[in-house]
Parts: sequence; C-alpha cells; structure tokens
Amino acid sequence: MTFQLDQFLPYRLSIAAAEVSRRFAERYAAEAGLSIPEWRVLAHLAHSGSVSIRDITRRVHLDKSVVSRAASRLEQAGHVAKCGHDGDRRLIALCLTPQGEALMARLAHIANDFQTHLQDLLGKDADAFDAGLTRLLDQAGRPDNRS
Amino acid sequence: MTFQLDQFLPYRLSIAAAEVSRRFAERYAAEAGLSIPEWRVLAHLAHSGSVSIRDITRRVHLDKSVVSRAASRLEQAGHVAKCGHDGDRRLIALCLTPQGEALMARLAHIANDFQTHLQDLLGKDADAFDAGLTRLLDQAGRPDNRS
DNA sequence: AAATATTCGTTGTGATTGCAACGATCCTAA
DNA sequence: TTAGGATCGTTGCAATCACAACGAATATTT
Repeated sequence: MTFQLDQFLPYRLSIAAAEVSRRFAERYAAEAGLSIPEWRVLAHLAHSGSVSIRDITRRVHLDKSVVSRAASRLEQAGHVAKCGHDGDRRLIALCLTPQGEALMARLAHIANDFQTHLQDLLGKDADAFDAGLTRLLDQAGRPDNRS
Repeated sequence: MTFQLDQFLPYRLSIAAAEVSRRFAERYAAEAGLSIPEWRVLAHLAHSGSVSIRDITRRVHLDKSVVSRAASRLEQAGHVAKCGHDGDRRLIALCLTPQGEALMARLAHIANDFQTHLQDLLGKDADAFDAGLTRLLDQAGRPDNRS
C-alpha cells in the first residue's frame, strides 16, 4: 500500500491554505497590526452591521472565546464599539466606529487586490477551484451545528 | 468598497482546509491517537525510508521543534526508532519500527479511502481543483527558504 | 409564578505553537 | 591545525488556542 503525503489532498489543502493565509496576514498586519481573528471579526462587521458575538462565532468559524478576546482588543484599539443589545441583555451589539470603518475601507482594498492576484495565479482553474471549495464547504456545514 | 468575507478566497480556503483536516484527523485519532504533526511525520517516513528531522521539517511544513517533539512521542509509542546517522553525528536517522509500519499500513488505507471520498465529493471539479492547489503550492515554495 | 434549563459573553486552564537561544558537531579558510 | 562560522536537534518561553466552568439573563416547563 503506497502512500505519498505530498499527493494527499488534505495535506496539500492544508499547506496551501496556511501559505495563502500567511501571505495575506503579512499585508494586513503591516497595515494595521491585526491578528487573524481580529481581521475576521472586523471583516464580518464590515458587511453585517451590528452583530452579537454569537453571530460572529457562528459565521466566522472561531471559538467564542477567541471572538470575545479579539473583540476586546478591537474595542481597545478604537475600531469597534460594544453597545448593549436592545431586547436581550445577554447579547452585545458590536459595530464599527468611524475609525474602524476607515480602516476597513483600506483593508477591503488590500483584500480585493489580493483576491485578484490569486485569481490571476489560478488562471483558467479559478472557477472550478472555487466551485470545489464550495462543495467542500457545503459538506462541512452540514452535519454538526458546531457546539 | 464592498467586501464579503465569505466570498474571500483565503478565508474560504482556510475554512475548507480546517474542516477537511478535522474530519480526517478524527479518523486517524480514532485509529491510533495521533496528532496532526505525528501523522505527518509518520506518513513522511512511510515513503522516505530513513530520514533526519531536518529533512522532515523541510518537506512537511512544520517547525523543527514540532517535528522534534512529535518524533519523540512516536519513539516513545514504539512507532519510530532513532538511530544515529552514519557520517554526520549531528543528524538523527528516523525510521519506522515494524509496529510503525503495521500502523502506517492501516493508516494508508484509511487515507486513501478518504482521498477517494473527497474526489467523489469534488466530482467534475476534482482535476481542476488539484491543479489550482498545485499552482498555489508552487507559488508558496518559491521565494523564501523557510528559515 | 416558581423552578429548571438554556443561552450569552467572559474568564481560567492545560496543551500546542512559533521563535529564539543553546550545546554539540561539522565545515571552511587562514 | 586551528579559529570562526554554519547546521543539527533539543529545550525554554511567551503567545495562542480549544475546551470547560462560571455568573448573568432569558426560555421553558410545571
């Protein structure tokens, strides 16, 4: 039974993802000193308006403790404000401050550039690659409701 | 400037890789109680014969401290033996024990099944998806010589 | 309404990671 | 030959993560 690790899809996928993330993280770390969780929280807030930590946790694939601490750091940096939620006092409504919006505008530009760069790199395989990702992600979200 | 995190390629890639790895890790953790680094070291040894930690570090995309500790655990579990290298006494020659080979035979079967499962899931996009991964990985290995 | 269960965000904890020393060994050049 | 530098594997350390426990607030059940 032969087995070649470097032809094994989960391995290749993992290395590719780590490398792509590392490269992109370099850029927004240089721009704003953000960690990966901080970037994700910020990016999610950018197109979701006011959201609770629970919502972010669910949509952004991070543990709630990670989101909580990332949100605190973002708040301390002045990018995010924590307003109490109206109806449910357990919830916290996170939203971007004007400063956070300005930062996110710059980051969105960087992100879109990076995405374009990747699509160029993928060339003719770009569409099928993305379709494949969709299939893997659909399968992922299916069975467990993530604790 | 609109930005949708869940259409952003590095993010999608990262989630997909994490999910695929998690699923596969479930299987070999159930079979042998291995961590991801331990699995990678074992899998690399399976088709590389006797190798040093340095070699594994380079080919398997893990820090040398991680490889070192994984190798120690594998040795303690009896899957791997550390023989001194012939010419260079700085190097360590890692190789599978018979027990390690037997384990790896079972794991190779599990891995190949999983790979087949993923390819079925990808369907007609499988080839292009793999080609895309190759492009991303080629780009990755290019510029820096990884410390 | 009272009691119980569930959910929210935070915080504590053990394990793991990445990075930087460190001794030991080997290589290179004077 | 010998001194200076490079490389090997290990280990120490700070930062981070996953998971559990917790108080507070809300839902649900009786």
